[in-house]
Amino acid sequence: MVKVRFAPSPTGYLHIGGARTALFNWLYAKAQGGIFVLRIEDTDRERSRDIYLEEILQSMTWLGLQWDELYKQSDRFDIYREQARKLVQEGKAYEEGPAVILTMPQQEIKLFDLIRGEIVFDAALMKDEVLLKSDGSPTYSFACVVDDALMGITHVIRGDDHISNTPKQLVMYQALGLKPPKFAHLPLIMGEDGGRLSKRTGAVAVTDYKRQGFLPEALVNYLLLLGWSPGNNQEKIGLDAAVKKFSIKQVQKSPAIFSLEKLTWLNAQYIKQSAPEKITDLLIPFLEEKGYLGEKYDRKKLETSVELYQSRMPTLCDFLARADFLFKDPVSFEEEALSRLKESRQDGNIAALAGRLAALSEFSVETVERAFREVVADIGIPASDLVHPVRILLTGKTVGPGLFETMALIGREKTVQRLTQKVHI
RNA sequence: GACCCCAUCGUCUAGCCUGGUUAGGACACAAGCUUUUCAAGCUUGCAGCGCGGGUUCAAAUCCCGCUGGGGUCGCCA
Repeated sequence: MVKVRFAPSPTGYLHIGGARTALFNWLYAKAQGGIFVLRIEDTDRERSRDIYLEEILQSMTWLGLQWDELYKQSDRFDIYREQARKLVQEGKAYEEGPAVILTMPQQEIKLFDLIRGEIVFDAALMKDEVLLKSDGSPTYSFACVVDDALMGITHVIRGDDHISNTPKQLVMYQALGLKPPKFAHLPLIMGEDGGRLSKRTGAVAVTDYKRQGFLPEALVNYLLLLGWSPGNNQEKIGLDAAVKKFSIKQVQKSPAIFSLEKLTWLNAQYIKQSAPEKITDLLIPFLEEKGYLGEKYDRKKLETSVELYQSRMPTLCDFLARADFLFKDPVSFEEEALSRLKESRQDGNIAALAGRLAALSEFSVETVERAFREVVADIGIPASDLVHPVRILLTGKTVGPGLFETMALIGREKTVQRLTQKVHI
């Protein structure tokens, strides 16, 4: 039975690289019908924080990566000490004060990596490895090996940056007389500048992407595309479909640069192709935080608004800025909109339109459009001459969805009110 | 610096294992169509096998070297 683990340390938020490692582990487990272990590596008691632990669990859940088993290394210190003591007794490690240090053998270490093939190291070049620190806590490497072995981990899938750790850990398995798991080292994700992914090059925490209005499906899909391809020129793929196609051997060997642009495009695809009800649900917390939703609001109307903007909101947050006029009164005008309005000189015609709209017995997309067309026909000007200034008056913007849909959404009262408002240019 | 990994359009990638493709797709960019604007959508275009040697009738694909990029070198994880 395949058993894999994702082993974050709660010394910071779950970041994008960690999320991808978790994702590939999860995928492999699901694809093989195995078990996905989440192991919290909190041996550094100084830097570990409960809030980070909570945040990591939340991010994993948000991404849809449910774990089957959960462990904390801080609960297992006795086990590491026991194993270290055994190695000292057998003469494979030595004590230096309270610390325990493993003797490196003079030999060649061969690692067979599932992604890269055989890699050979010379243990003679490696320094003796600390197993237990002076304070009695285990080092990362040692705790990791003991846990992987004792928990029955069959495959260690982790970042490339651990490749040089592997020979030392292989020596530990050898010393402990335990069978090492199979290893697969994933290429790292790089920032847009080609260097290490860092806060400077953009958001790194999964939570940041959530806050910025990305859908978990889009983020997971994008992460999947970094280093793996479903084939058949397919790009949009859900977790379930990916499980069916996933193979660790197909994973790319070279590092990939994280592209916010492509992630945003994928996010737009997911938003556009989702049901309006779903996007509305996701939007509600954002709208509430912004104070855009009152005590009671018209859910149906909100869904209609969302539907109108689904192809116009690459991220959920874009809705907040682009459709703010639906929630704010009076509207706030963009600078560009104001100067265009000034140039249009349609005040008289707009007043005529307002009067016409006010007299409408029914205020719907159809009746509004008919009235509007009649007004411009009477005056004898092209529709667009009036469309643009009207949109600006109603929304404060030069761009937006179809004008008649927008008017119907705003409603008769506010539409007329905004058309007759005094705008100081 | 030592050790290790990697190398297809600007970016993500298919193709590489099992040599023979007009080197395919996507993002971005450009143009056009559509249109009341902006998006979306559709069409088209631009753009790539890092370099040098081999092996072979034939190399993106196999081998070697170089160059370039990345990673590791903590009683951090």
